[in-house]
Amino acid sequence: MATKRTVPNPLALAVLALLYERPMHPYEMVTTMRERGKHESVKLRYSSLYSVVEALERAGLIVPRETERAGRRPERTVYAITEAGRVEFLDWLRELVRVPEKEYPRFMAGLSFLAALPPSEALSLLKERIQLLEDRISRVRGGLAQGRALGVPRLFLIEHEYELALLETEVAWVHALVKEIEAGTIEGLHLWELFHSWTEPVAVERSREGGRDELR
Amino acid sequence: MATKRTVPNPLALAVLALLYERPMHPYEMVTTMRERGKHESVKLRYSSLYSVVEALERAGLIVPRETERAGRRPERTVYAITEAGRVEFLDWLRELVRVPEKEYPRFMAGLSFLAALPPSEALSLLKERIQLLEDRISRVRGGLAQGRALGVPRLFLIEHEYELALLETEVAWVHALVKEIEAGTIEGLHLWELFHSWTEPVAVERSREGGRDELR
DNA sequence: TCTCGTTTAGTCGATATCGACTATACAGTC
DNA sequence: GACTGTATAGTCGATATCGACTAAACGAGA
Repeated sequence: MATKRTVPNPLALAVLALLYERPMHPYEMVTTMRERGKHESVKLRYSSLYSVVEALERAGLIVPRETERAGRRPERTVYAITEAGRVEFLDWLRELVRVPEKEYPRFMAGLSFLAALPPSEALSLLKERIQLLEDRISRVRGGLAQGRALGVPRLFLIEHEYELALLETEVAWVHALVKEIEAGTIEGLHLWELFHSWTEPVAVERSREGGRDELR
Repeated sequence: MATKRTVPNPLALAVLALLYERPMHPYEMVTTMRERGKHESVKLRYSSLYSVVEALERAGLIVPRETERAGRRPERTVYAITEAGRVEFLDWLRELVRVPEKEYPRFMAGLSFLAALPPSEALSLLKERIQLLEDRISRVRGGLAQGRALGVPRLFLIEHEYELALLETEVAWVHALVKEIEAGTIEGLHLWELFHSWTEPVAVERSREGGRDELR
């Protein structure tokens, strides 16, 4: 099981990583993450960033260094990592690399209830998904190519290669599923069709009355 | 982009799915989900369930039907889905099946900062991950086999096949990464080693003093 | 020099989430 | 017939999260 982190949001890991390099103010963290494409691997919201930074400070993992003022811009607090912060960063990172965490992808939730859709509809939705997945794949590929063109070593783009591998697996898997549904080789298909051939119209009828009844 | 759902927790989808079949009280939803293995695809916490059920009721997607009392047990509220609930369920489900959502797997976050660990350590952590992934794979396989043995049609276990495909891709990908690091064919490796060969001992030294300084 | 869009830099409040805690009933067993 | 563990059925408070909103500074063009 994953250790409970003092600041659980993975954005905190990114903040620690950035401050490991050098002190920074929050806004600079955002721009740096964007420049390096790290906002693709760690969810970055402004509001979360500021609360994460506050929490890290409370926990003594980072400390405010100075408050600068560039021109007549509002002042910015520059933060630095502490020794405790370095320890937490490395410990967390090791765990993330070593231990596969149980996750709940949205598509898995969708698949869980796939049988609630009539087979023909499921089929066309899955086909549309393939198209959308391919679009995403080419965008990730594009990002990788651009990074390489800029001379970024592969080591620093490795997470996008991982993402690509997952997306490619998904597209192939969905493709295979589509083929199986079309070929009728998926076990339970007959029941699935039969079920929807009755309940579809009936359910719609009943649900209208039912809806009324239930809402009063 | 994903539509904002009135009750965003995917557990709400599961609740709607269950009530689509028949009215139930919350505790029964938990046991039913467990029996069917749906707690592997949708994160199920007691406390979340109750707040989700409340929110669904406020939104008019479900309604309390009756409060039963089995024996002298505390009373339980049985809920039923409304027409609005059926609409929301199907709409949400269609979207989940059709549109790939951007997600942030923990491992991707870890990989983003892999270079912060010395290569030799990264290597051994990745090797441990392979082992742990294989353990998880055999557990998922076991679950699938058990489901089939109980006569559950594949259609209702499809999400586990998806999970398996992702896990297998990950294990293969990590394996390939390990090989590349070992072979030294990963671009940036030389710099990576060089960097850690200085900064490792220095960083530890400096960070001790540094930590003091920063903490006062 | 006016103004308008963009970049810089955040704040705030409403919700969502989750772990820890509570409490009764029943089944088995000594 | 007392005792204990497990299944049943939740509650509550502390945090976390996120979208919507704010607001100054600056550059470019009219």
